[in-house]
Amino acid sequence: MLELAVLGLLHESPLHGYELRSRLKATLGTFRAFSYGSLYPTLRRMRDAGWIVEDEGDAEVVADAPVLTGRRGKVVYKLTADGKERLTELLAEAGPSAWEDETFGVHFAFFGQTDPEVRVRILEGRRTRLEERREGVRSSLARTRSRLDRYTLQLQEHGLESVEREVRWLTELIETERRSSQAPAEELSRTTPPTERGAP
Amino acid sequence: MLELAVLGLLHESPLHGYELRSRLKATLGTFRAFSYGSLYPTLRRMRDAGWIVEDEGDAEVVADAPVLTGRRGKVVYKLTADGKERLTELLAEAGPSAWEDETFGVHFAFFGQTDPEVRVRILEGRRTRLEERREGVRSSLARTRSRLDRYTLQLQEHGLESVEREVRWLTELIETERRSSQAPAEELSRTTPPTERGAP
DNA sequence: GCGCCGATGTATCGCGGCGATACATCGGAG
DNA sequence: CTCCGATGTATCGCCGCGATACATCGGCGC
Repeated sequence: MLELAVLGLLHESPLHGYELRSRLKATLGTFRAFSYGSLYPTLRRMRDAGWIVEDEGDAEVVADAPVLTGRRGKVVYKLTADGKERLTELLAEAGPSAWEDETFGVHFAFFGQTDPEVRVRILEGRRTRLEERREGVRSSLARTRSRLDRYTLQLQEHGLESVEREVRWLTELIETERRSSQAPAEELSRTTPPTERGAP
Repeated sequence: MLELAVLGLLHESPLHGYELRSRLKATLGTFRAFSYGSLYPTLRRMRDAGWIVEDEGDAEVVADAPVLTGRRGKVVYKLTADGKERLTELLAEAGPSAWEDETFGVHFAFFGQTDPEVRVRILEGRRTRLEERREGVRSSLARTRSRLDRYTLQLQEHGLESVEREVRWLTELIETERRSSQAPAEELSRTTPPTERGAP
């Protein structure tokens, strides 16, 4: 989980803990935090496993984009060859471990480094997962609606709508992926393709 | 957290572990699971604290609504006087502990047993919390949008929309609460038919 | 010239919760 | 008559969170 996130980020550039954490927040956004309380232990585990190495001393070229501190980093983490391999391995996974609640967001965040076919399979797996949940909630709601307290009902319905929204989102993403893989790499990198929804 | 949920459920009627878990799922819906791995330890803690007692043997009158097994429950948990007090205490809390991510859903689920004023304060606190987060995401997005990978961006925007949706939902709820507290207890309980408990 | 503050930076601890797992019993379908 | 899925109780290891503790640096006001 965090492991994948760290590998993915370090693959872009070496970072030290603090920046790693900032990137985590910026990348995963609303979806997950990842406090130091899990970051540092994970880093240690990964170091022991040999996926990353700690580089002390100069961190002169740490940051590329904004002003940022730049110099004076203490411990800079970077990927090893084994780490890259491990990352590839994790990014290739297209099973439940990639589309469960906690994991999906992280996998999605690194779709840019993921094989297109795997992307689609993960998106579909996720959607199926959510459709199952949706049906569960729906039938539970149908069975118990009358017995439910006003607020409980409200909560249920809000949850149901959230899931429905998520499913719609995924469907759109899947369609986009499909279109991209059909068309050769032309106008793909547009953030939102202006192309019409396509005649069915 | 789980503690509040358990107290809230047991306040309605005594239950055993398995049913407690089902209700938890039905009540909290999509929002949270609460596996046995946390339920049983919590029950033990609560028993040790004196909020609940274990009742073994007959569970004849456990369930009221559906057919259900009814008889043969093994360990039935019920609230003590202290437990009721503790519940009241928890339901009266209107601070951050009531509107953070993990807690809000549970508090909301038991709004039916919560003081109207507290309800509004929690809803507002929650909304403020989410508005802060929304602004955070927005500015982060504004700063980094151009540098962001296609998928990361997608994730950010989806997250942002989720938060916005949540805020809208809360605003609606708050308005409803306000209207209800102005009007005397007349047509408040639209969702649940007024006092139909025994006349089908 | 100095002190304070917020951002940067590294790190640990306790604990709440999850998923997996292990059993055991019961009613009903085949 | 047997097997299966629902009911039922319970534990274990791991993950991640929030709080907390420090330490340094640059810039701000005074």
